[in-house]
Amino acid sequence: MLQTAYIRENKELIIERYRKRNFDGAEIINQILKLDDDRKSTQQEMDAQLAESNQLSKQVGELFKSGKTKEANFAKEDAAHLKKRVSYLREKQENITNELQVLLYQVPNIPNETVPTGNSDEDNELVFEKNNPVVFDIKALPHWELAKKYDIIDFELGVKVTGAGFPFYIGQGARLQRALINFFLDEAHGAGYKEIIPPLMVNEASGIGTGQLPDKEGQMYHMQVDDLYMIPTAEVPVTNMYRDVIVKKEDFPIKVTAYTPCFRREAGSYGKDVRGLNRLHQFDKVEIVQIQHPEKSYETLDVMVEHVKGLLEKLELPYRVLKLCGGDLGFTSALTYDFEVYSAAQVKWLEVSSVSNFESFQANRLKCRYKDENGKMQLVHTLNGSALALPRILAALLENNQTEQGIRIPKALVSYTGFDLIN
RNA sequence: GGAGAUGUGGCAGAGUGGUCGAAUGCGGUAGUCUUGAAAACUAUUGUACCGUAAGGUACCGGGGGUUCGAAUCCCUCCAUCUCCGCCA
Repeated sequence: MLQTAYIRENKELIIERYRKRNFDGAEIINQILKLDDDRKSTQQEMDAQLAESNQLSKQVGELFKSGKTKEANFAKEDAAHLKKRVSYLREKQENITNELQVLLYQVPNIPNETVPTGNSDEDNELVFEKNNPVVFDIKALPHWELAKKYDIIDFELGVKVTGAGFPFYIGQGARLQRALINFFLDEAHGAGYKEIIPPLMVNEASGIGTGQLPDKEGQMYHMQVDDLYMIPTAEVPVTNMYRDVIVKKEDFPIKVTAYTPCFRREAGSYGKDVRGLNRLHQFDKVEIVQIQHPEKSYETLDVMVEHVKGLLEKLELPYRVLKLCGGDLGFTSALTYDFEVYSAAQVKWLEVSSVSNFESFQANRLKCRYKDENGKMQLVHTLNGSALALPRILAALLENNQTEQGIRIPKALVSYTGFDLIN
């Protein structure tokens, strides 16, 4: 969420930058500014009436004390009259504030100036590519067939027990999954991230804090009995740790990591993109989150990108890094790098990580702030990234490393799995 | 799940209808003293909104109500503690 004061001061720049997203912001921005004007003038009027009413109430008390009952009763009547006006204004103010809130929720983050203009993923900018060509001496099988062949993932069983998108990992498949989680967590720990095990369900306030609510409500599983939401990513509970928190300057940067299962309804997706591990309702992910001083957040973004690169290098996977164009950029993000690994049998790139700088967009909703040199409260910058999401990594590992003997486990993982071949 | 108690500023802790944004203590900041430090003393020390400013308004767990006036009374929700029950 953008701050209205910032919108007021940077109106033209914001509208200009929104062009990168193909978003015409002029109208909504003007509406916001107008509503904010209304808000201010109503507030002023209400404050004045309240001041008068407070004054009167004080007098009533004094008059009663000094025994001037008659005058006191007159004053009481005046006050009661004022009260009606105040309650009208209060209601008006509430409506304006709500309307303003709704509009502010609809306004996306401002893309960083380096974000390429564009409509779709075709306009994303390739910033890095590492190709270690995959050579097969056998016919390449997609991972869902490999999963069956080696009995390491059972999709049908998941359908029976829960539904589509909830696979069972079995035997070496389960152990490989656990190995990846431990590997990612150890790498994050080595990079200075504090490890967290957060709740897997969050309340409404947390959903709003990171921007899933109110808009993307349909993407989360909602436990209506207790009004709790299953987390779609660890970002939600972990970032919300810092909701309503004043960060001390010397605590920058705050670095936390968490492994969690993630739950997504993925309403509306179907077809071949959801085959096998490509898109699940429940999947595992290790997330890294940083809270940083605004001046250093882009530096930090680069460091996080390097961290994720390092993971993919160690896993020996062909991968590429894309800078997302405005049209592909998430609602809350100012700049995002996507990581994709090449999946040899599907012959396509699969997104496995997304590393973003949200600048103060999330912090504004979260009210996560620090005191600057002048003692003024300022919003922090938040960043996060997947490091990494497991299913597509697993898919690529299976497809790229298949041999006649079985599936080769990358060296970096062997100490975690305890085996170097799935067969 | 049942019964009871509690929820006040960074912390501790007063305040049970008016002059209370809130005593007091601790902590924080600045200063005096000191070669320096400690101690002592003095001042200052919440957040948000409006306003060039002076100043005004709101906030005493959240929400609602009573009243001219609520930290204080009522309703409701949430959290914590104690006891009982249940349980990995």
